[in-house]
Amino acid sequence: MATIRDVAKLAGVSVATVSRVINQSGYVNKQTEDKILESMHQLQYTPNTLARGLANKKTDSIALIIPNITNPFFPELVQAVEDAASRYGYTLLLGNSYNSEENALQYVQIFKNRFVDGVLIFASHQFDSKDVSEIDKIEIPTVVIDKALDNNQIFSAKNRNFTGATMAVEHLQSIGCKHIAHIRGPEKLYPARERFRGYHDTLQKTGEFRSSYVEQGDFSMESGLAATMRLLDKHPEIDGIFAANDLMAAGSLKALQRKGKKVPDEVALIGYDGIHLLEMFEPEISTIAIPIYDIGNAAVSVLIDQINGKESRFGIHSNIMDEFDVQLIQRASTIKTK
Amino acid sequence: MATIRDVAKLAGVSVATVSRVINQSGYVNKQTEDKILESMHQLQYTPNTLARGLANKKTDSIALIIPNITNPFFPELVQAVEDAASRYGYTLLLGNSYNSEENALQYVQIFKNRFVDGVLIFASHQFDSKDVSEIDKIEIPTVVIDKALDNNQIFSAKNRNFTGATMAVEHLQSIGCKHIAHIRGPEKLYPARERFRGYHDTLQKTGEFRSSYVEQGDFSMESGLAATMRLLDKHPEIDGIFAANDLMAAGSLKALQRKGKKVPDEVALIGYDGIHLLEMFEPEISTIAIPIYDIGNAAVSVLIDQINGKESRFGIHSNIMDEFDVQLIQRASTIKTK
DNA sequence: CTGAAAGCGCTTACAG
DNA sequence: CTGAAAGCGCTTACAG
Repeated sequence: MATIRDVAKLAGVSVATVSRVINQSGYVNKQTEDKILESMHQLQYTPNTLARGLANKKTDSIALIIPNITNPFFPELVQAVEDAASRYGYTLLLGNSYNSEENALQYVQIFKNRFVDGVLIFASHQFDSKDVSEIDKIEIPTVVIDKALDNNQIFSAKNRNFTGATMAVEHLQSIGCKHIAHIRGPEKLYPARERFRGYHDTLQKTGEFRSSYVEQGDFSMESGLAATMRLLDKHPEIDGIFAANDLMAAGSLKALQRKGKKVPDEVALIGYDGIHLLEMFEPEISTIAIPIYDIGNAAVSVLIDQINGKESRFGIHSNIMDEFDVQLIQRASTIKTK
Repeated sequence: MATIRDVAKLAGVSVATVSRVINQSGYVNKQTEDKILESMHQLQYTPNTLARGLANKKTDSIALIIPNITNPFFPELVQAVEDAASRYGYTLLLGNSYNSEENALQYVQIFKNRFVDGVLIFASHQFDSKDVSEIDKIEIPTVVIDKALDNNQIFSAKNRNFTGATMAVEHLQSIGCKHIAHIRGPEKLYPARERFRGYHDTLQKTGEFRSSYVEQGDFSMESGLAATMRLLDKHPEIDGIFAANDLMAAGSLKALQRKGKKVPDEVALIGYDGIHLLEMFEPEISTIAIPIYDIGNAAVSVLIDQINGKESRFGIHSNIMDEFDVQLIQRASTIKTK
């Protein structure tokens, strides 16, 4: 592997000059530059980013820590973040925390220690303000994309949970559903609470809210299936289900089909998140789509501002991100055929 | 951020000694060690891996390059590789090549240049021997996990495609299917060819092979759906479908349901790969499971041997990996109810 | 058992 | 416009 010294020797200049052409910094004679470029090419030289990082304190790489790569939401987020990062000239490194805040914190340390200029964390449930201060201590530019916590201190992808839930319920009403059930997420999660509130308030207005139409899930497919089974047993009259996320909606569909309910004519179904998975089913399932792409992009952009010192150098950026509209995506599961 | 120098000063020793306790190398007096440990703790010192890598030429990290994070097969592979890597004390970094061999090669270069000790590449379709020699030139320990290419030079996860396909067809026969169709993958892909061959040879034996029972797909869900539509139009008598991968099986189920075919009683269905996605459907879809976990583990272990110089220092390890048995996973899509 | 010193491959004031 | 030299934070022979 050729080093900057080899290039300098071949070109008959000093390493400083070579460094200048690599970084396009300072002045360098055109002929000298050509000679250096030629030598670099000849030696197939590529700078060692490790050494560069040491000298520079900068590696042009950022890390994204996700809670669970096998949850289909995250690959889609990864894609968005990766696109944005590469547009800014950053390489994206990934870490998978398996839903453990301890692992996530460890990854922040690892990445910080190793090479990255900043880190993006998608908060898993357990993130709380203690963790936030832990991260603060690590002193690396960090942006937490947060679905899980109601904390204004954090750059928060609130994605208008309340509004979206309202849209979902009103959509079910608009296609004629009279008995709308809800499979909610865990009490401790902010989006779950907000989505429930959207459901509750909308039905309350018309006096149709019934607490036994609400079943508890944990955002997993299995819980959506089980919740739907319970709902159907208790309330065979149910003709619409709003699941608080897409994975539970998938489970719900499975339960409905297993029970022989026709979707959407007997029971209409809608999820929340907008992952592509829902297009795989027959019928395809409607959803309230979070603008994952925009969120990923905004998170990267905020992080990079922080890295470049446009914001406080270290710690967690505190910016509310409630600016992205969710969108109703109507598919066959809410298009009545009769 | 504290450096080794700060620790040395606080403990009243030289940096060399501190380095020794960090690396547990050479002898150091117990008292001295305690004093140093104490100082490290007090300063919250963690070694800078960048500097360490520079001095060491080693960072205890490896990279995995996957073709497409949004294909559910890969998150499962990532999980397996990550587990194995962490068991060996390595951190895993991920890169996503979007099915482009150019991107993959670039990632190898980036990772090499930046920090990793070795790289694992899951070959996307386009990998050929030219790419292999490109990688060879980069001179970094590399293991290619290869589904796509019939090349003995490469550590190849052949996963017994032929055997698995035979198992799938025989399974369909054993539950009474008489008209078994196949949705095959692209001609240029080795596993697609092998799976087709397994299908072909098995039916040929009993004289049941009919070429019009074979439809072409490209391993995507959409293609599985379209292929099934064509099959059903041409041959309403079909009562069993073997899809060459799970994604196409998912698409096939969607088509069958759309056409009102009862699965499995009218048409039984089986996929190939063993990703968890297939459990989400109603009915759950049977499959031939590749031992993703074992493959990930073996790939990591081979790579680490290579890093440690137990194998040729650089380039691509040439080891055939055809040692892992595939496994039939029978689910509702092949359990006749009457 | 411990320290001084060179070196890993780069960058960046500072002189010239 | 260019080079010598110090420095980034570590490791590792080499002496002692």
